[in-house]
Amino acid sequence: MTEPVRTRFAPSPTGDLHVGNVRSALYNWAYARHNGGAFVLRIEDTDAARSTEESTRGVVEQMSWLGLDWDEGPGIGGPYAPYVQTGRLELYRDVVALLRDAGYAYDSYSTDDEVKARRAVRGDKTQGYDNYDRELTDAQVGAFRAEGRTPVVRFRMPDEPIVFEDMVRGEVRFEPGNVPDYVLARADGSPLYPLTNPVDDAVMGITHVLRGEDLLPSTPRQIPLHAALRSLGVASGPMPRFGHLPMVLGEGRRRISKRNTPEASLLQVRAEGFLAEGILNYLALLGWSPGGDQELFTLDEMVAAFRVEKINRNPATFDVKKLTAINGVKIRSLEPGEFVKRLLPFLVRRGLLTSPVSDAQLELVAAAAPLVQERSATLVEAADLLGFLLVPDHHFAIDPAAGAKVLTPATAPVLDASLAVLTDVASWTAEDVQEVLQSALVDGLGLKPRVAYGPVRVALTGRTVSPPLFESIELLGRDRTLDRLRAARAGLGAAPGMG
RNA sequence: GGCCCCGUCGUCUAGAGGCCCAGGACGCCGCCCUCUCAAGGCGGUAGCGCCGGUUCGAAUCCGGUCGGGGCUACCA
Repeated sequence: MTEPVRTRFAPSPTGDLHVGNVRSALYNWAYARHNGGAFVLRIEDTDAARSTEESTRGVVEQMSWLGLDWDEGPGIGGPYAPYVQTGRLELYRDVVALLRDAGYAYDSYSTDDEVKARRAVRGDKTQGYDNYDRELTDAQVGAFRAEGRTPVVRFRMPDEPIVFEDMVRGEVRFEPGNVPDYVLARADGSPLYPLTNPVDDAVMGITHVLRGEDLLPSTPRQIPLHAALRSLGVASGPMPRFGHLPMVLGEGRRRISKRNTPEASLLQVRAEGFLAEGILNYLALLGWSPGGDQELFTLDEMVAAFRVEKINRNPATFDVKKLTAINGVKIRSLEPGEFVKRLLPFLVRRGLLTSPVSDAQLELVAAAAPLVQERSATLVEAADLLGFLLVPDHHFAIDPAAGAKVLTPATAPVLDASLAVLTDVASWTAEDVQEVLQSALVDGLGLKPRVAYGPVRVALTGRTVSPPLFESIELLGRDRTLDRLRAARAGLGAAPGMG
């Protein structure tokens, strides 16, 4: 009962992680942390065709970025190293030999077509392997070999029901005959997932496995395999407990794909400026809840509250809108300095800052950051809002739609009046700027505030939406402010765009 | 087709027989605040798939039905 908990996240390094993977990682990580256990990261790269060393590094990088730290695995090693399956090939080969010698597994020569043909003859519509090669005679084997066939190795499924207590679903039962003998190793001897995954779980002493529901049907294959491994002395610990997480669905309740749910890619949401805190908090909610009405929490709070019994059984749809809302909360709760730190790469990426950021630039960003932090749901949004302030002057341009809508010839008096008072304003502070503009435009010209400030905003920021105007003017500085007002004034009547 | 899983607002969920003619959040719609946009405040919209049964009483238990999803590879 008090065995130390050991969980793992075992992705295959194909492409990048998607939200379903990340949630599995998060739950396993949280379960281990909640119980003071160990979290293992293992790379399942036995499919050489789809795995690259680069994507393995990618998995490691993304896990680090998320802040889901592992106690054993790539980069830090551990008592069961290596934690990359291509480094464990001899183990799998030995295990296959052991299984075969003990009669738990056997050579199988049937081709797909032969299986289908047999089923057709029987009028059997069932799909999948038919266990034909279980009791081949020496003569048959000899004949196959004479043909040059090389066999795959299949596990012999026991002839009894397989029943297990799923941590999230309760008792799940598979009757004998519904799970065909499956392939452990290819004809060329290379091991397959149905072998490597349970073997490593057994050898590494994994106690709890939380994984997607898509793997539920593979569980009845793992259980007898684990028992066989134990009888052979390969595994010593108890059978892992399994918990199958509800699927994470994409747009329209369909399986997630790059096409229907591009935001399901971790790389993608990162590029869009979502924070690890936001992604993790949102994903935690997809299939789990602490109970009650709480939805926002830190990682530590989640760990403290995480209990498997609270995991849901029904599939969940990934919703970017809610992710965005939660991310906004996380952005606002960042320390100002931290916010700037996370924002910087996004500003550099869009050419608003030069790569080694100068002190002056840093100071400007730091001064402007609070203005955008409270009105951005993503870092990309924040970077957008800061564009007018950081863009090199010769690249500043007014959005054509905004110009056409707001900078009409009728607004010439507004720009003229603004130029006049801003040229003379004594101290260049948001307060004084507001005071002179208000008296000139609102009091002087008798305009409603929104009508008065609209043209000024577009002239200075190029857009109808911007950080607060007076603070923006202060940060822009007198010279740039006056230049942009003059340019906008000069452009009235003609095409409003510039340089 | 076979096997397995699932079914509360559009979405994520709370709910473990009376506290629920169902609560929260996101979204959406109004209003307030307001130099734009956000944030914030207030209000609104919308749901227990269906049919039986058990029970004094069911979103909660049972059966069926319909619907959705997963697996059915010498991928993982």
